[in-house]
Amino acid sequence: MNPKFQAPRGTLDYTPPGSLALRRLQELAAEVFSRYGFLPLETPIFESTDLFTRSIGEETDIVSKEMYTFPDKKGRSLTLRPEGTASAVRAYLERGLEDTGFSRFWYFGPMFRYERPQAGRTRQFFQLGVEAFADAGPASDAEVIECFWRLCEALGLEGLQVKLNSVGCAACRGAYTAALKERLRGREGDVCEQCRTRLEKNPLRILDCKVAADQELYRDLPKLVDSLCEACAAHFAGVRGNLELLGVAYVLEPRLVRGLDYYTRTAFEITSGALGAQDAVGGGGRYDLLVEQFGGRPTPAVGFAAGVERLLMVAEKTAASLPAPYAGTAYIAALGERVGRRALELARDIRTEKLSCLLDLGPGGLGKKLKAASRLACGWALILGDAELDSGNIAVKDLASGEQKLVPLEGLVTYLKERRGHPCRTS
RNA sequence: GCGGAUGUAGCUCAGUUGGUUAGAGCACUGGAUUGUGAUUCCAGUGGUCGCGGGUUCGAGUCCCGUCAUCCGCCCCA
Repeated sequence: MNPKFQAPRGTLDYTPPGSLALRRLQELAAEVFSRYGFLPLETPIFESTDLFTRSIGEETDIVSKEMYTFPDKKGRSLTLRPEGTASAVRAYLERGLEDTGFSRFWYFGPMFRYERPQAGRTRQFFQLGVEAFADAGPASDAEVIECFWRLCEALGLEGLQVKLNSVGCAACRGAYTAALKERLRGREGDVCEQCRTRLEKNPLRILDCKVAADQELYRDLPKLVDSLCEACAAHFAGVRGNLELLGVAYVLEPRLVRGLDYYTRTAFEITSGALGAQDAVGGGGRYDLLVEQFGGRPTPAVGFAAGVERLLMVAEKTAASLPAPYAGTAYIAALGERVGRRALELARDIRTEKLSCLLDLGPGGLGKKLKAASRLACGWALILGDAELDSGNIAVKDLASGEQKLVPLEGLVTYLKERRGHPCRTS
């Protein structure tokens, strides 16, 4: 088959059973997030281009080369969102959430970055994340990291690592970058081309340069965490103590900087060895200046974002498989014309009791219908033919075990309800 | 934006130095078994060989272009 259309480069279709895994992940995330008081927040998928350029930073890769930017019919420059935090801050201010007492939010939705696709990277991808506003204390940093960690645990993921660092505040970071420049004065010719521009525009980023020669040169530079001002050092110590209290293991990663400009103090990532070159499952940090920068009153904030595709990739490799899509579903095999009306009623009654069923009124014999039910890995087959109808019964077959018994039509729904969650084979 | 690999049936893949009518397994449809599936046996459906151009008597095979996928670099989720 040679389809006339194909999906745009770097996009995915979620088809069963992957589509089901995506939804289940969303439900699980919503459940975990609600334990921490995070409430759902939905923002547009496109925003004014300025919103991103001014928060993420003009010099970042995202803004300088990865955004889907287009003019609308009135010539306004819009951009498909490359991440979620900027929109959350914008909505927080624009809708007056500051004054409502609601300060904790979660989101789950598509993001867009124009990049070369590879393992764990597509142009449209889903992110889920949380943002916690108006709490400057180190407990909220720890709660956010813990929340991310618990979500991974709930997914059954293994082999993950929490990496932690502090990038300080405007004051100590300024002092540190000045010291960096001082130390590297005269050595500009020895570093890679990219680091030369970094030294000019965003000196912190030289720290996570991957060029071996550069790393050698940077090895005895002072660590950012050792240069924090008193307040930032105290905050960082607080975050670490709280993580230990909560039982979330982490490793210090002095070179962890992260690619967005708005981070202050805490920066963290969760990585997995089960992924390819793109090993970050997600990351985040504190952004105490962003709300004020957007015109709000000074409001500290901390959050994280995780890549849904990457969570699912790790889940596929390390977690137990999900139940088959139709594991709890009954397959009604209706045989012959006469039973059609009764079978339709039965389907209605099953669904009224919040159970699932598929109704097969089509032609074909029992063998064919059982085969269909079996192929979809349904939990039960409900066999209704003339004999059953005349005797007021229906044959209920457990497709996993092969056991079959006659159940009175009136008692069918109760019978199924009692066996809801009956273990069925998985895909 | 840069580098490498790959596109043949719904899926996973064979296909010789270019040679006549392109194959297998799985899946699907039908039958053995008019009402008992996930195991067997038999038969069948399914392909403009990613797309476009070129070389040639002849192209799935060689050349050019293009689209897409995978892997890596950069960077990130």
